[in-house]
Amino acid sequence: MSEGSTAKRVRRSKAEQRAETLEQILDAAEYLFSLQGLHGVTLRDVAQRVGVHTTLLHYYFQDKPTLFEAVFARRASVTSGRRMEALDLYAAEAGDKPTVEGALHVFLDTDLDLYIEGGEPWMNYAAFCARVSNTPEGAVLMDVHFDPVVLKLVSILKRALPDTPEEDIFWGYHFVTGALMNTLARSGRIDRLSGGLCRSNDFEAVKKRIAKFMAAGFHALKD
Amino acid sequence: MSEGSTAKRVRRSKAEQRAETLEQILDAAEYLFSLQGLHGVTLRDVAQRVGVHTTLLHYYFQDKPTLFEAVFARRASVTSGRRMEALDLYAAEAGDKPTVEGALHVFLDTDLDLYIEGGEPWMNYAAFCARVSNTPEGAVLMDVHFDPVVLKLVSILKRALPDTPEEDIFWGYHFVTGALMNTLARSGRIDRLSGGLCRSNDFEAVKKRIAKFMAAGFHALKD
DNA sequence: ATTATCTATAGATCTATAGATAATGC
DNA sequence: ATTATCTATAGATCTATAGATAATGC
Repeated sequence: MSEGSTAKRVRRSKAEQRAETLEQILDAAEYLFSLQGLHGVTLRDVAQRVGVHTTLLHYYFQDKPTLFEAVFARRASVTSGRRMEALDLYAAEAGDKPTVEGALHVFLDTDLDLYIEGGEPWMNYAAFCARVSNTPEGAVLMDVHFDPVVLKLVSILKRALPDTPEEDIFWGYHFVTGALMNTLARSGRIDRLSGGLCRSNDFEAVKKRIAKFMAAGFHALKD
Repeated sequence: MSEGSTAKRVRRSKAEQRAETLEQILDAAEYLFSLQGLHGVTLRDVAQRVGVHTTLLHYYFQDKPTLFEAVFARRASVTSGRRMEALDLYAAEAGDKPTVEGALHVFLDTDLDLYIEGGEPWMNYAAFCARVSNTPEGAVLMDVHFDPVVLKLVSILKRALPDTPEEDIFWGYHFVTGALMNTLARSGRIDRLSGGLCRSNDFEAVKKRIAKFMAAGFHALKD
């Protein structure tokens, strides 16, 4: 016996096994939390989806909130890191002539590309994040993981809009992130509202429009 | 005994008593649901906040989801109706020359004014709605209660932007509602991000900027 | 008489812990 | 020997129903 034909009991090292199980748990939790939120999902739901016993979740995670935060943190560092790099690169390239649209393209497209290219797990994470962002406790998680990138974006926007009051720039960002989160949520509402003309999961369509749309908004605030 | 001095046991008719208790239950549920969502709130939490026994909630409402929908519906008709009227009036006044900014001002300001003038209960409802809008099941409630107003707005925007593809107008609305919902959510994030420069509950500040900002966005989509 | 409110309780979960078992690791 | 996984279970809730009590209504 051992590996091969049955394809079921491939012998894995403990480290591998641990890593695989952890990822499966996080994927399942991510999916379920994205639909029902922290309180709408039981550890049993998650365990069943993975096909393990509930108590195993306690072996890997202290409790439910800890699991929730782990789901948030896993991909937050990826998107935050990528966007930070991309913004740094853009700031260097643009020198003292950055544009609002340029900065927004980098900030938004880099994020949207992750979901577009990342398949189902990343799409689940998108909805998970949107849900988190909308609540008082969730917003604190956003602070912890995303403040640096957002403040980086804001600093570039300030240079692109030297005559715009700082307050306006923050409100502009508030609008941008609202539009982005509404996209990530994929509630299905725009599909039905538009009679099928637009689709919630068509992030390409959003990517094509959002930076230009929002950049014009920032410029309009000056007037 | 009876009315007066103690101010506690004012004699009320059954109809009054029913109406008062119902409103108290809805207010308490609205507040709690706005913070924790359907699954994060127990009927006991609601009952305790009202100061009645849990089972009384079952006397007035069939079950928890029914209570949740009642909370949603109570004020939805108010804001939907008001905005519908205001949009009809605007459409009549503007004749065949409506503007994007004009229509958005009516649609958004009429809503924001309700929260600004309605005090705490309306502010709780705002957060409640934002939370609902962000989820697949919640979005269906939005459809039921808000499709008519939104489609009215869209029809005016179409006349204001005859050369813009319908698809773009729907995506534009998607961005607008995202920004609005992010406002209604009052997550506190913009407060901390801006170092106190902006405040989540400053709906006046949003009202001052959002229509102009979004109108410019719509116009930019044509280019 | 009717309706608002409370008492008592069944039945179902849910979280989290203690301790057993079955794998992998040297 | 160590670590991954499961069994058994305590203790706490939570929803929802049945039936009692205390008000208001004529």
